Amino acid sequence: MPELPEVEHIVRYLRPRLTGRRIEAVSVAALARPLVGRTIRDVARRAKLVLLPLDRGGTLVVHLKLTGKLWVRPAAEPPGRHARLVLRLSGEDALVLEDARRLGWARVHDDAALAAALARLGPEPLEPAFDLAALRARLHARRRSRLKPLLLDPAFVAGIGNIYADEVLFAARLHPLARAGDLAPPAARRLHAAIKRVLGRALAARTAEVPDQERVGAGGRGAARRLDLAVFQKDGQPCPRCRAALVRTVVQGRGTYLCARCQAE
DNA sequence: ACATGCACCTGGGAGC
DNA sequence: TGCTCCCAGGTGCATG
Repeated sequence: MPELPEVEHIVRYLRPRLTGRRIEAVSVAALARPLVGRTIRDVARRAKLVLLPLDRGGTLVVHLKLTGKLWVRPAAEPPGRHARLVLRLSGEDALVLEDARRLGWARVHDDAALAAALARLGPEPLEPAFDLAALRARLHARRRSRLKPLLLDPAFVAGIGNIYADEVLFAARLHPLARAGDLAPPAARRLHAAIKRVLGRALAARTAEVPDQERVGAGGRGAARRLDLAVFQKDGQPCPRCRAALVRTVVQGRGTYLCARCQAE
């Protein structure tokens, strides 16, 4: 499920529910020792990572990968079929990590390990520091790369995944296989504006949702039914811009959706 | 540098 | 209903 807008939404949902809570018990033995008795100081996000800094140092880091979900549920409620980690909290609640595909993870990092992990990540695309000049500098450094693999590279820019990479490229009218170094200034400007606009609008759309609604749309071809997407998993449907049929192709092994007319190579 | 393929895992939907 | 096949919103690594 989650790319930057979804993870940010989860973080905003969790923050008031977890801040100041003490961890009373942990379902996974390896995490019990560093977590039990600690208090969650805050809930933050970097790239697609959920960060729960703890009192007395250290941070619980969660990556939801493809299918992970984080919920605060009543501690008395039996955990769902895919629950992988349950933190029982002060106040009769539990933080539950569900992950059908088991690719997600939760680890406790000390401050040095956390800093090292975060240092490998590219810039936050919605931060003001990620301006046109910053993008152009990064495009130049990776000028032989194709655009979609670049957008998917966590070291190039943080938080963009397969859905929003396609949505960004459609909005910018750029072909997924175009070379970064071949972008004329107007194309680079379109790419920059599209990153900001697509992610910003997606975040606003998530914010308007009740968190439980995410359960309904998660998994499978669920994304295809999402009304806020222009091209992703909409092959065969008319392009919202020119009405030509959208097509599916494969780039870097990932399903890739585009309008071959609007996004000419 | 960059592309490609695979690895990690499991499940859901489509088609028969 | 039940099978098989295909696909899956992430990332790191190994190889050419």
